[in-house]
Amino acid sequence: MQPSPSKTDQAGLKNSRVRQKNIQIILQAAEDEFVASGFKGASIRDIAHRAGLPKANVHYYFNSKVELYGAVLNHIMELWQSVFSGLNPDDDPATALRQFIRAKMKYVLAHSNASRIFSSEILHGGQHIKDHLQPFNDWIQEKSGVIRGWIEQGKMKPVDPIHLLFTIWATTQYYVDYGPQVASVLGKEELESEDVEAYTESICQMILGGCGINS
Amino acid sequence: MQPSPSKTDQAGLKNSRVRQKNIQIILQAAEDEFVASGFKGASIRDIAHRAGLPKANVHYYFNSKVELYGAVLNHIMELWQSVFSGLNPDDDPATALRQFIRAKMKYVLAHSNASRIFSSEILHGGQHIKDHLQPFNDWIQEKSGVIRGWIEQGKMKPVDPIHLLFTIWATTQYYVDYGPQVASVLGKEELESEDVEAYTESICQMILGGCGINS
DNA sequence: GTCTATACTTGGATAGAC
DNA sequence: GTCTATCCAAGTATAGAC
Repeated sequence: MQPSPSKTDQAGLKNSRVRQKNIQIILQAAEDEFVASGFKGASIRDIAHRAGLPKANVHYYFNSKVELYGAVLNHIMELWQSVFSGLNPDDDPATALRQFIRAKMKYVLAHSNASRIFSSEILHGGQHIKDHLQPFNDWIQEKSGVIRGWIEQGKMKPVDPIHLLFTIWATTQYYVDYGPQVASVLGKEELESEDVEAYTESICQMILGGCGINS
Repeated sequence: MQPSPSKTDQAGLKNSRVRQKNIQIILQAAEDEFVASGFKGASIRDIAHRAGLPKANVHYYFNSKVELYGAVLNHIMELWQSVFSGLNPDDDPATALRQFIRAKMKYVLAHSNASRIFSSEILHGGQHIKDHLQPFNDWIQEKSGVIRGWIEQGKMKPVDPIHLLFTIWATTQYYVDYGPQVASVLGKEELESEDVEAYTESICQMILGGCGINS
């Protein structure tokens, strides 16, 4: 239920701007809180605190915790969809896969909170996201077809296309989701851009090697 | 703080048996609850309900939620440590890596709850587990040395050993943690043993291929 | 050792003043 | 559109009867 527009155009515009700004602040705060505590563990109180707003203000923009979580997940799913257009039939497999791995890696690093919330949601049963997963499944089916085509044309070794996509997804996701552990193993406080570069290159080497298309 | 033993040997033994049994039941219920809701989202009330015990009974055995969670994490870490003795200097890399991937896969499937709680804990910052990660880091360092040795002996292509171990860890973990999504993509309700076998074989093929030691 | 009753805190959500 | 005050449910933890 949205609040009714203000009475004057001027006020309407101003309120609209305030509204957009507040919604963005709340969504950002909610992301941080959901990352830290998971859906059930997150509290509106802490989200409001992170946003620097009173609790009731959060409820004013989002009627319930589920609705707010849904908005965060929606935002995340939109981000995913906007990213992956790579892997097309006429591409060279080695180039296309390498570019795709780099794009996915760049994406999860740029949106690490989104990436973690997505993982957490799936990990805890995916009840709030299962209705949004269809575009994903469609995307995987489509790209599997492309990879299958490459294999039939003898451009790469026969590898199960879906498992290949899972492997790329898993290895890139892992770097962000398990970031603290990875850093701990490398003996660092935080991961740096050289680490990212080295890891990305290793993944490319292994996956392309596994497909028999190592440059 | 443990309750004092009972006054008689007979009662002591009986209570001890009851005690062990109840602790096991509670730990099992706690695992299920932590998987479903994460640490902060889990409630003692629901854990007690899953265990078929009154709330206060859980508090009798575990003074606080943090202590109970710690016990669950301890149990999980002990399980990890007991598993991975593979990857030794004199092994054939292809055989050893293949066996290791299979062992890890078998392990996460047999202990999927443990696997998910571990992932969830790392994902949400790892505050409760960071003191337990040292044996892990040591293990990775040790096995990295073994892999480095294989590379120096020309037994496999030069691949960053730590990244190789991460890749194996990530791909096997993924299959369990993202189980529902994987199943959804494959158009199934639940994953079956053939799916596991096929996925494991694909991972082996890709990773061994990436190391230039495909059989 | 077990469990009911309860103290105290936090969380989600709303009413209503401004 | 904003925010204080408040309701009520759920949460952790404990006291104390049995």
